[in-house]
Amino acid sequence: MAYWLIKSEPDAWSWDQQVQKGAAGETWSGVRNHTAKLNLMAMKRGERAFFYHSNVGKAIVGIAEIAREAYPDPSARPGEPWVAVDVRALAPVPKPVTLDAIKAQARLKDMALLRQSRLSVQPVSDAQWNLICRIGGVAAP
DNA sequence: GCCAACGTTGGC
DNA sequence: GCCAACGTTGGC
Repeated sequence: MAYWLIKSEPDAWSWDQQVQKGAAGETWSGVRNHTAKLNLMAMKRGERAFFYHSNVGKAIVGIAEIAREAYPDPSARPGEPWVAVDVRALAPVPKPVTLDAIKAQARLKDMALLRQSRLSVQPVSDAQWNLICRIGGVAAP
């Protein structure tokens, strides 16, 4: 089981809005970067992703689940290669893990969030996932 | 194929 | 609002 991190500017699409969508989930579309696209394509149904608020808040605020694997992005123009997945909110992170808190952890210094700050869909290792869950007060599954 | 110009993302 | 990182575009 792989873990992921997906970014959204809360002004555009927030965790609260995601929660409103409930179990039905919502299309995660609009990704226009090839590295991010490859990550979307590697996602499997049932895998988990941190929901990160970029720009405003700058924190991991929730845990989402991949509800549907990659399919052609409905917001792409015909012939473009972009893909979307469906994502649904699973649980909030009781104590949101801020970017500062992540930077403060030596064990998290290799996270893509820090190394490739512009990548909007990125993998998270098991160790990184577990540590962030612990910092965020997420109960063990 | 190289590289300068430009646009976008996202932290500060 | 600025700027660094980085991807894309277009002239050559």
